[in-house]
Amino acid sequence: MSDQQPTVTAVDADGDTERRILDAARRVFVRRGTSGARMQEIAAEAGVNQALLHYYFRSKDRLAAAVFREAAGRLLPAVAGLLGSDASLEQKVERFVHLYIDTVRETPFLPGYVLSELHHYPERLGALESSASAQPVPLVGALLERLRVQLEARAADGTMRHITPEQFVVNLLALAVFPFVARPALNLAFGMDDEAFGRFLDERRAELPGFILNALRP
Amino acid sequence: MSDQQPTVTAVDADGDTERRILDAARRVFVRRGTSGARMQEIAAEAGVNQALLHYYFRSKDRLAAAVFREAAGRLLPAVAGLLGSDASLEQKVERFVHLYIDTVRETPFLPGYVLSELHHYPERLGALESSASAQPVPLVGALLERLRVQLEARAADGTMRHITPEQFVVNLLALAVFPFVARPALNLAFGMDDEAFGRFLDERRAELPGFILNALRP
DNA sequence: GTCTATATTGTGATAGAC
DNA sequence: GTCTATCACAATATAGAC
Repeated sequence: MSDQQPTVTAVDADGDTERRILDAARRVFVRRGTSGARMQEIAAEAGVNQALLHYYFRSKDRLAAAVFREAAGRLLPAVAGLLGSDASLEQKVERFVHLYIDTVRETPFLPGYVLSELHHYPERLGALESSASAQPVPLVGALLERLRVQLEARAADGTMRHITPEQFVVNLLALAVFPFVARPALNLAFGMDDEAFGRFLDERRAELPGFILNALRP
Repeated sequence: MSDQQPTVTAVDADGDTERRILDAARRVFVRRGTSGARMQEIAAEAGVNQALLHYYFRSKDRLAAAVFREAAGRLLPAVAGLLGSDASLEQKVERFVHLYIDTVRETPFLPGYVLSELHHYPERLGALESSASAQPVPLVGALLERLRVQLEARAADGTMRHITPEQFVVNLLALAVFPFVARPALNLAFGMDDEAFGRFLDERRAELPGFILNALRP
């Protein structure tokens, strides 16, 4: 709720204190988890004091909601737009993998944060419906129907194995998202440092579309 | 650290207060996240008072470590044992999918908890090495080598497309685990209630092995 | 808008009786 | 082993000066 839009009256060091707080909050929430995050740490990371956080966002919970809204808004609309487009399934698969890996690479822990947040505070999803950038929930129904038509046409003419749009979407998301969500576990289990993980992602970006399309062959 | 093994001196209502505390703690930690969990809520859920939690586990952090050790110990060894066996790749894929979905179904939020915990407290992974049930980390190297041999043989004789064991394992895990990790998001996005999610899993259990093996065809 | 106190509650942990 | 009572401090939130 940016019903808190502060009326400018005085300084505001570089003109966007609110932005700096939001960015700092996102980093801290992602690092510590929402309930593990401390207002003091966020304030320090934003270079301001704790009182200012309340001035702009009223409470920790509202700050968390604002951060979540922005983070989810970064991830979901692009994906929904792509899958709902009228590109061919082959194009969708390849573009999806590339878009997702390229986007998330810059903020690797965002998907884990969003999923974790949805687990612990599912009511936050409500905030997304009124988001300006996109209305994921209402759109999902239409998206699935478009995909269903595409998938069934390809199953009917024998050029693809039958699969429901729900399973298709989950497979796509799973293969693209999971490495990021499980990154700490993979780093440790496979003994990868950050550079090795980067190479792993390069390889994955190149191989995954072929893997998925191969899986869909009849 | 069960160096706290209490010497029996008095009651212990039904002989396993420690067990009840651990179970309650797991439920609460999974529900609220580790730092969101409150000792008071765990005590109430275990039907004891807060002081007893400290009597058995000394501190919240040690309790959290104990819960994590047990939870991770439930998930990892079975998987590692299966993938490291000398079954054929076809058998591994099918058994893995069935084992994983059947096991996790009973405690659907455990994987998300374990992954989240590894993200926020990666040092906890150290606790697993000394676990009696299995030594996942040291074993992973050997496991990957066995898989590599199998996969390369199948690539060499042209019966499977080439893939590294790391990508193979991540694909398997991703497709099996992700629906559970993302369950709240999927429930909301797809408008599924618990029953619909159950049917989704049934379908997935049946279709996924074929999907994966198809993807591996040359 | 931004700061320095400070109020107020929450929360992990301990003391000590039984 | 289990409880009640309480300590000590951490953490969110507010008041009020500038």
